[in-house]
Amino acid sequence: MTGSSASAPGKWHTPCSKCPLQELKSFRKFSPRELEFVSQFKVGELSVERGATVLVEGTHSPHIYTVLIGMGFRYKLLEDGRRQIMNYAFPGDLLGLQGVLMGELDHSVEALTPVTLCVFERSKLDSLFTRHASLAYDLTWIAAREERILDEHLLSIGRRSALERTAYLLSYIHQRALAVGMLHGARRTIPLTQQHLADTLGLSLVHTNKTLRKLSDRQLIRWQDGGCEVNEPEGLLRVSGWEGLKETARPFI
Amino acid sequence: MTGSSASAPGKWHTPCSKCPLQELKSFRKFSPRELEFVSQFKVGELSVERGATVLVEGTHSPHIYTVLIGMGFRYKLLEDGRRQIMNYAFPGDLLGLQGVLMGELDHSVEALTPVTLCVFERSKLDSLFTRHASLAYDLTWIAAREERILDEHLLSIGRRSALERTAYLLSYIHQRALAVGMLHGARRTIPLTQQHLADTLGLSLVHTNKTLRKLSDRQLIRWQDGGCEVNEPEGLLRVSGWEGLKETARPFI
DNA sequence: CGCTATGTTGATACAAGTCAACGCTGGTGG
DNA sequence: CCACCAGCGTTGACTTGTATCAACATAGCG
Repeated sequence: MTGSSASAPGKWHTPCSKCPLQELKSFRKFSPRELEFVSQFKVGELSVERGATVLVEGTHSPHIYTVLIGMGFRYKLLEDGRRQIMNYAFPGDLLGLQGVLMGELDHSVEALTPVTLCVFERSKLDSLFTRHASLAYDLTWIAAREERILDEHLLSIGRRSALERTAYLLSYIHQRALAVGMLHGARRTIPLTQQHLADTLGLSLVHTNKTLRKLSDRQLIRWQDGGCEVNEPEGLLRVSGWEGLKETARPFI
Repeated sequence: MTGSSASAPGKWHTPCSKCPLQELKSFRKFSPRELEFVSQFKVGELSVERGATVLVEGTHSPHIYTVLIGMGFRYKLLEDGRRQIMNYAFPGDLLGLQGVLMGELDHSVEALTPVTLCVFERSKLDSLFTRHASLAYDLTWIAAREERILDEHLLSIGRRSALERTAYLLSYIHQRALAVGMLHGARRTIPLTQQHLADTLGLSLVHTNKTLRKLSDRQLIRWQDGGCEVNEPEGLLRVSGWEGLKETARPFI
């Protein structure tokens, strides 16, 4: 019991009461009571470099994380090294819930930028469910949202052509990045490798490159500074045949 | 408030106190208090024919369902009719949670056999979260489990070859059917069309047929009575390169 | 300086899609 | 009763999308 959230000067920097995510209109606001709980639910921060592996498939973690700053991705490997990226994690996204609920983690997570995570204590999850029904509801909501996103990815990989699929994925990432204000200021490019896209799309690296070229030729995107910049979001969306994210203010923890 | 669960003679047949799923060792048992809540959470039963559409993408349903008897599948459509099947629903599986939490349903559900569903009232979900933390936990667990399954499907469609993929899918369905006792007695075949498999695997119908033939030639499966029978589960699993389901007793609602 | 990681492009091979035809079954209506 | 039709499975021939291989360009880095 380290007391109230406002005045913990210790090792980490962002008390929940000053959580920058609360300022974004993508997220709903905490009630004072929720804020109080979350403040003591958070037991630390974890900062890692670009390229660092944050969570490892097969391990048994005592923590759950929320992305505070930066961007990463979730993936699984086959024995011979083939990799499938399942989804990307942006600020406000929860990581490791599966591992905590079901024992063993079934995927790994890697950072695409320097990433800062809020660390939550597994052992306090009980009291979240027992005493904070609204947050328990949010947790379920968050899980259902991930499910919805995976449904759309599955549709994409299973039934869309390489061009549609690529346009979909870039639209998706772009919209998500926009929603959390990651494309303001100078940094307008999404820090991805073509290998990342290939491993998300279920395509080979070479074919991904050629597909991106088609999108570049149509002026829909540009590839620069080791990343992708979206020129015409609407055009890209049209190519993909996707409806786009339709989220209002969403909860997070 | 229609009183205790034991004596409602009305229109439906299975009081929760006699829920047949409770007998299966795949599922965990309810506590008396949980049972009491679930009994009044359940407001009816819905029975549909094979081929009936149970839930429709884009609609706004006031109910959640649990499969009591039978088998179905979840799918999405593209505008031009391409279909992607996301997952199959077996007894004990929850349907429609997404729609209830997030407003609009993003997929449809169709019955593969005659199906009976328990119908739960959306409006009572609040009191589940408020007063039955253990069930709220289960709900989150169930959502996380679906997520895990979708991760594996995504890996499969994205990175496994047609043969591996098909072997994986049949193994998956077979294991799930076994776990809920659907392959006892005479009915040893899974009631699927090759079109269903194709739409799950992201393959064309013809190519699915040819891939199934390879598996038949190796004596791993047999196609008969409009469905698939698995001859050698271990062999099939070996072809797929999948580890198999590792579930102990799981919760359901 | 020579690494390594990344992106690019062309040539070729192969997996999967498409088209077409046919067989079997069960149902339905004349 | 038979004729017809629709749904499902099967197979072969051909086409196309995507993978693989190989070579090269560039940039960052120790």
